[in-house]
Amino acid sequence: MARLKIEDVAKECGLTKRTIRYYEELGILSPPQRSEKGTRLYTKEHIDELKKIVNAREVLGFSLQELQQFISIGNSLENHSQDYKNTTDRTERRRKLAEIDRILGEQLHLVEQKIQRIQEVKAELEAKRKRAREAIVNIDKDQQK
Amino acid sequence: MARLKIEDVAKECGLTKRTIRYYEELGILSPPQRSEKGTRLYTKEHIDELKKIVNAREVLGFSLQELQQFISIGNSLENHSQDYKNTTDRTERRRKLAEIDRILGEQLHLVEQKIQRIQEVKAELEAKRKRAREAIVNIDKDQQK
DNA sequence: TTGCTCCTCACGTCACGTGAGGTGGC
DNA sequence: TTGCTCCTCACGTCACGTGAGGTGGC
Repeated sequence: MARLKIEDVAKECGLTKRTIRYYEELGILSPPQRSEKGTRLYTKEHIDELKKIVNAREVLGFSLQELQQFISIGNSLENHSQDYKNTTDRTERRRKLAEIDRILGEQLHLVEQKIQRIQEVKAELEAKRKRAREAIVNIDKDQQK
Repeated sequence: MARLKIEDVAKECGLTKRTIRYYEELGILSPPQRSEKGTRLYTKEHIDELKKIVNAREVLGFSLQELQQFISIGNSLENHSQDYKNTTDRTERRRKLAEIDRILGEQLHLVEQKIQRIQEVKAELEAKRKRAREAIVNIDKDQQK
């Protein structure tokens, strides 16, 4: 398994090194292993994790606090086939899953609203471009006279 | 023309009063008229202006500095049929319009990328919900035995 | 050694949030 | 008067940016 340094991760994810350390400090990104001298050594999994974080933050506009919640929901789904399955009784598991389903529904609603709004912005930009291009055509026509 | 107070505008646009005053301070929102005692009196146009600002900020993720540029582009298009038409010569106007066209193209590209990414997030959320629902169904099946 | 990256403080900045303290109309 | 909103400072906060100052491998 290739051990990646913080600079590699920063480039891959389009973040600064400061931001990556900061996310670790806040507990949003899992802490990587360290070399003897303290250098952080990342894996591919860290990159995948970070890309999801960035996507959720930029696209959904979540604060970093909200992101922590968002991520822990994803994790509890991933882990549901492990010890979680044994330690929790059925009714408790069902209740938790129903809660997760509800939150996911909320988030999907939020995402759909975002898509709606971004389509509006796109339409406006296209209308502006159309006007700009028409204005250019008119100038060129005048020129020909 | 109805004169709106800052609280009305805040509710309509989903912003705080502080934010509205701050945008005015930065020159992003045109300053409204004032009553004798200094109270800000807004019009419907201010609300439209603010809604566009909020949409562009939240959807495009622009900084407030970038927003100022973004807005001035919109305005120079609106104004192109007024004194602008007389004071500037044809080649200069053509050059400006071509520049506006280029920037709009960039922004459209940015918006399309955003749409791409938000669709990815949506797909991931739907996949998670599917897994959560399957897990619930399985629990209910076990219960029946 | 020089050049490069790594680390941990720690102060600065941007976009507001949040009182403080005072005024004015119903 | 009481309750409400308005105003202007001005300090606080969140999410980093940006050096400072020191260490370590090629």
